[in-house]
Amino acid sequence: MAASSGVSIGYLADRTGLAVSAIRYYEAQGLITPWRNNGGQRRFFRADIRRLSFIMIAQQIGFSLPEIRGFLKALPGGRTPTPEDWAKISEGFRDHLDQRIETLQQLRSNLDGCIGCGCLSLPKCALYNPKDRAAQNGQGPRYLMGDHAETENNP
Amino acid sequence: MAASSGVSIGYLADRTGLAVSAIRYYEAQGLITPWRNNGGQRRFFRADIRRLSFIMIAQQIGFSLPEIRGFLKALPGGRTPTPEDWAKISEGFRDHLDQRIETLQQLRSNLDGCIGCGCLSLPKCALYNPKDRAAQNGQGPRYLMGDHAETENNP
DNA sequence: CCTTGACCTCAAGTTAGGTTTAGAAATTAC
DNA sequence: GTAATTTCTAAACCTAACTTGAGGTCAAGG
Repeated sequence: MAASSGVSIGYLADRTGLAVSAIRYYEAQGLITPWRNNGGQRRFFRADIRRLSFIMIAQQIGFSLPEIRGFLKALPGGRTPTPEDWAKISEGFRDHLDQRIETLQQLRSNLDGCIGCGCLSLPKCALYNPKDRAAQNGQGPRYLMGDHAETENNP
Repeated sequence: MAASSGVSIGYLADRTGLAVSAIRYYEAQGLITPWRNNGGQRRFFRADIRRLSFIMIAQQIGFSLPEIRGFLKALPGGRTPTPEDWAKISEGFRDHLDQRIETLQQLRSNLDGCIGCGCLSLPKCALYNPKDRAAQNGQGPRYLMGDHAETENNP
């Protein structure tokens, strides 16, 4: 093999645990941009392991691929990202993470007020006005509404 | 309207913010079981607003509909759930929530170790062995692997 | 009675995030 | 040099969680 000519998609798949097909899909979504060797095969930077790991972590936390693409825009295009580059993008990332944790903590602290008391009257509830769009998967519910029914008698 | 004969699907939709079609879908998935009036239209308990709100909250946190169906099994079938009923099911729910918060907090505290340092070597990372299956949407990534490449020179 | 809006069923379409398949070309291993 | 892997593309398929549409019914007001 030619020295330092990049790594194959299979190598990245082995190192990250991702399926080869998933990595190709991420390329199609603009999350990673390999070049091609003479034979037309994809070649990646070895450092793209980090990039893929970042994608996997962000997904676990609940971010969509377009959102993650946004995070990764902050990385330099032409060269291997440095520790400083990663530190920079992890900052904005951390803010989102903080928000997400706070939302869940509020929900937990209000759990009795929301659910345990049986009223589920959600103006009290942390999720009444969910700001945390990262938590939404797909075409999920739009918003939550309270239950302050007029008479509230059993049917 | 006949007194105390239940509420319509449209009423529930208005009160919860869910689409009518979503409520019908939840019925198909066994999350809610209305009865029918003489004309064949669905009738719900007024208290089903709570049930639907619970579904929406649990979804926000990341539970799938089958999982939520499991939570709701703990509710009584024949009568309107009491505050105590809700308190009971919110307990198991809270455990899941606690776990989820802890996972995210560990990730945050390790964020510099995982991402900020640029090594992304995930044995240190809270998400290296993700136990939090509720966080996984769809056929997501299977596991995370570190980046301790042999030579680690730029390509 | 008539109209209007809410409701019904059932099938098909949608989006996200991928996987699978098929047939061909490139690379690696012996 | 040949065989065994990998990789390539493109299109089809998959699941979850819904939405949309067609064609028809029910209920309330005037």
